[in-house]
Order: sequence, then C-alpha cells, then structure tokens
Amino acid sequence: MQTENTLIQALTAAFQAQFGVEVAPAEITLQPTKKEFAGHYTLVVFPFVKLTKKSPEETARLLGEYLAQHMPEVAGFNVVKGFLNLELAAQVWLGQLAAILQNPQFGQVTPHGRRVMVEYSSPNTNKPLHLGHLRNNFLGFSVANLMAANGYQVMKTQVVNDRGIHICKSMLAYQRFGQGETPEAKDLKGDHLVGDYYVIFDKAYKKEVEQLVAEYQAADPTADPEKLKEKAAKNAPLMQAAQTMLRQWEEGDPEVLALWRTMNQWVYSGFNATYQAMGVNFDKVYYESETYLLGKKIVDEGLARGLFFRKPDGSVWVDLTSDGLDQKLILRADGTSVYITQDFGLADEKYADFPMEQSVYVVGNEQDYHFKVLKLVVNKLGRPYAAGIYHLSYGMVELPTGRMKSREGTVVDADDLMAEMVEIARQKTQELGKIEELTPVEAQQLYHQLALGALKYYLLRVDPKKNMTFNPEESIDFQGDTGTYIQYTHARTAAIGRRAAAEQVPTDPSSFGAVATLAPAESELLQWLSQYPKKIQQAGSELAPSVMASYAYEVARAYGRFFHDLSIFNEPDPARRSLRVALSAATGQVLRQALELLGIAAPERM
RNA sequence: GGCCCCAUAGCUCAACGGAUAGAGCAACUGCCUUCUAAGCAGUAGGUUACAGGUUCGAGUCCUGUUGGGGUCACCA
Repeated sequence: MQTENTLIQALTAAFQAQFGVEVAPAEITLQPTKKEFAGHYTLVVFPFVKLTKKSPEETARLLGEYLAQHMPEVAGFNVVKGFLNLELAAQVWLGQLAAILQNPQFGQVTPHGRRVMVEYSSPNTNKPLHLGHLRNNFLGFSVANLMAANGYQVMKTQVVNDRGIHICKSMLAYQRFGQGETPEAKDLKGDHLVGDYYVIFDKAYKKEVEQLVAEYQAADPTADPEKLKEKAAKNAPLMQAAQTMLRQWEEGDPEVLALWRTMNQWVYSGFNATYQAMGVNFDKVYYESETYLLGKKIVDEGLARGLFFRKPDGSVWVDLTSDGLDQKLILRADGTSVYITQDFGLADEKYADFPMEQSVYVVGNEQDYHFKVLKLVVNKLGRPYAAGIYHLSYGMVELPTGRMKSREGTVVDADDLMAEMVEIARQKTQELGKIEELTPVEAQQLYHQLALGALKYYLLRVDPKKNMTFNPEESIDFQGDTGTYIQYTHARTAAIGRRAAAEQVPTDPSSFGAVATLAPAESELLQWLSQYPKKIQQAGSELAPSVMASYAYEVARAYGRFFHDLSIFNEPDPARRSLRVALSAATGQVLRQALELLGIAAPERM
C-alpha cells in the first residue's frame, strides 16, 4: 500500500508536469493489473482525458513516460486503450517482502481508541442453536476481529432472550410431563432437553387447538374456520396456562422463578458447550430478564417531549409516517413493554457501559424494519450513539426445500452439524494418512479445526445480505474454494519453514537482496501479499468477512502456483532459495492472520 | 396492497462504474522415484431474469416489468 501511495503521489506530479493540470491524490485509484496484461498496477485514464485534452492512449503514454523517467520503482509500462499498466522493479517487491516479515502486525491498523460494540448470537433460551445461529455467530465474531484489526477497541456482547412466553412454554411442558428429568440423568445437553420440551408443548398445544376447533365447529357449523382457529389458539388451556405462568414470573412467584432458573441454567451450560465448539466468545452478556423494564423510562421521556403519544386505551405509540414508516406501538395498553421498547432501554444501557462510536447489531434481515425504527427513534430522542447504530443484516440459511421450520423438524442443529463435520474431517484425514506423528489428542484437535474451518469459510464467503442455500445431502466440501484449502496452504508453508529451519536457510532481507529479477509466480504472490493491509481496511469498513475470505483464497491460489512451478530447496542460487523460503514464511504469516480474522484455526500440519 | 432485499455457467458463489464477466463443485483430460496431489494445469459450460435510460464505458447506477424471499403483531 505504501508503494501504491508513492505511485499516486508521482502521478499527481506527472499530471502537473505533462499536462499542467491539478489532480488530487484522492481522485486517483490504482487497481491490480488483470492477469492477461503485463504489469502490476493499472491506472484507468478515461476519467482524466477531459482535463488533459488528449486521447486516452496519448494521456496514458505521457503519464507512463514521466513515471518511467522519474520513478526508480517503475521498471516499465504499457498502454492498452485507456489503460496504463505499470510494471514495478524487483527491488520494490523485495522491499515489500522484507516489510511483511519484519512486522508481525503487518496490515493491522494501529489502535486509535475509537470504540465499537458488536452484538451477535442473541439466542432464545427455549431451544438449541441451529444453522442460522452459526451464520450469525461466525459473522459477529469475525466482524469483531476485523474491527480490532482496524484499530478499534471492541466489545463483544450477546443479549440473551431469557424471558417471555416462549420460555414459559418449555417450562410448562416440563412441569407437566418432565417427571423430574435432568440433563445429567438423561445424558443430554441442557439446551436440547429444554428444546425437546418446547416441542412437546407445541404438539400438545396443537392437539388442544384441533379439539377446540372441532367443538366450536360442532356448535356453529356456519362460522369462519379461520376465526375459530384464532379463538381456539387463544383459549386452549395450555396457552392459558403459559400466560398465567408468564404473569407469575413477572410477579416473582418463587416456584416459577426457581423452575425458570433451573431450566435456564441447563440451557446456558448447553450454549456454553456450543459456543466453545464454535470458537466464539463474548465480553459482556445482557439478560433480557434484567433489562426488559429499562425501556419504560424512555417511554416517559418520549411522552414528555411530545415524540410519543397515548391512545385512549392507554397504549403508547410513535408516529413515523413523516419518515415513510408507520405508527409503531411502544407500550401496551396494560402498561407492559414490547420488544422494541426493551431495545430502546438496552441501547441506553449499552452506551452507559461502553460509550462507543459505533454499535453493530448482527441480526437477521427479517428485522430490517425493527432496526430502522430503533435507529430513527433514538435519533429523535437525541441519543449520541444513534448515528453509530448499524444493523448488520444477514439473509437466511435455507434448505433446498425452503426455510427451516422447527415445527416440521427441518432445523439443522448446530451441535449435530459440527459433530458431523468433525467426523467427515476425521475420515478424510485418516484416508490421506499424513499425520502419523500427531498424538490422538492433537489429531482430534485437528479434526475439529478442519471441520470448523470448512464450516466457517462456507458461511462467511457469501455476501451476508444474501440468503444462502445449505444442502444437507451434500456435505460441505474440503476441496477447492474452501477453508480447508487455505488451511492446507498454510500447513504447506509451515512444512517449508520446518525444513528451512533444519537446513538453516537464512531468510533475512540481506540474504535475498541480490535477486535481480522475479519469476512471475514470485511477483504475483508478492503482489497479493502486499494487498493485505488494504483488504483489512476494506473488510473492516464494509463489515464484510467475505472480503477477507476471498482474499485469503486468492493468496492461497497464488502460493499453490508458486509452490508447484518453482522448486525451493533444489534451487541452486542461495539468494533465490532464501527468497523463496522468505516468501513461504510471509505467505504463512498472512494466511494465518487472515484465517484468524475469520475465526479459523491455522494448523501447522494436516 | 405499502415498504425492504434478492435474481450472474447445470449447482454453490465472486466481480471499488473499467479491459475478453471469474472461481469452486459436478463432467472430461493430463501431471506424484524431487519441498504436503486436501494440490497444479487444461477442455467444456454465459443474451448477467426482461425492457428502456444515464455514461467514453453498465452485471454494477436510474425507471419500469416479471419471478423469489422478508416485513407491515398489544410475539420476541
């Protein structure tokens, strides 16, 4: 990137010298030259021909000539139509290589103290995590890493949705049918146990509703079936009982609270195991049971300031029609707060805990509207954090048959999926038989790293905005454009490093400084490596792990060609041998860090 | 119905407004007595949903149409 800036500076001088025109550095962007053309960096001159008053070819030629004459870094240039392709001297690339190796933090932005909070995961405590949560967690964790690499002080949080009618449903089913079961006794993860009772509730409840509908229908055969169903859904004894339980919970009924604590504890220990397997973590956890009342103060504030209004039934609303949205309920007629009200309160709470410039919410795109409202309202309330709110909205993970539905049992469970992937990684690794020297514990760790690497990359390489399809029939690949491939490439660089250390090949810059020309595979690899700082910045500003994923893949490909085309230890020239070992080391360094930003482990051998 | 998102090779996905739209998978073909073949190289596969427009230049921006998804709950 340093080189790029130097070139841009030189280009402004070239515009001045050749055409007498001022062009600001910000207006000049260089792009890597496409493979099919000679050169390393390309300037598109079309935007400047109005200023230079020459043809695109002439403009490019004059700029190229100036650079070639005045810049020792520029070894040559060629012009194709309006494209000026610049070729850099070998010394520039060798300098880049030295810079990478001498700086273990290469590419990272020095800390500047600005703060960002990243909220992700945010599960309900009534069922285990599924594939959608995996996408969420991997995204959130990676975004947090990317922000840290961009110099931010990062606070990772999750908001646990631990109260509400859904929890009461599980509790009720357990109370009725549980017979004192525990996760330990049943040898089942707590979150799965509680989830099972949620399903049991749902089944029993459905049966009740059907029965009621039949009764209603018998009593009044002419009634609208839809209306009857609605009525039955409300009146079913199980639903009534769940509502009652929710009220008891809010009133602090000791028995209900005790059951609630016990079952939530089961869920948390289950979640913790899942988070550990996923390799994600949090700096602070917010529990909705502790924050859900906070929003009420804000309701009062909004009413006092005339931003909200009260309807005759006592409910409180905010009118957003002038912003192109609807009227939105803020407080129920019975005085209880709704989802968004809790989020107002929580937003204040978060800012009080950690005054941040940016606040990223990693939440599915079905809540786009919710976050639009949230941001709008806190902005109207004049909150300092309002402008920094960013909803990182991601699409659903769908099955070939459509959306996952817990009611239909088509949910892909996170624990199951990870376990399956580990098993496939184990089989595959043992078939290849390259890791005999690993202990059983190390081998098991490797299978896990490979499984999670494949899974994470699979979910992160896609643009978050888009819905994606997951086909359980076809297992996630370990070949081609995959996390495995990048891990494999890293392991290869590590193997080179081990042998180089054994043979005591020097790799300090002076050992390869005498190399005068670079092979294409060498300079192409170096060019990719030198892009790393720019990619970190891009991925950070776009909050896009996919940028880092495809970058890592490109580096791995460039190394694959390099590794295949050129021999390292059979190279007779010691300087060139050192260069290639150094290139391997630099590649390993960049890949390891890029993978780390994605939350993917980089094994030393596989 | 209003609003939001999406549509690119058989499949899964890429492509700061820039050159002949790229990868992987699947199919076919080569390459392991030499550093990790989970690799490398090649063949084949495209009217970028459709119609207009803006621009020196459009998969990308604008308008419309079609198709898919989401959302518009006193659920969270």
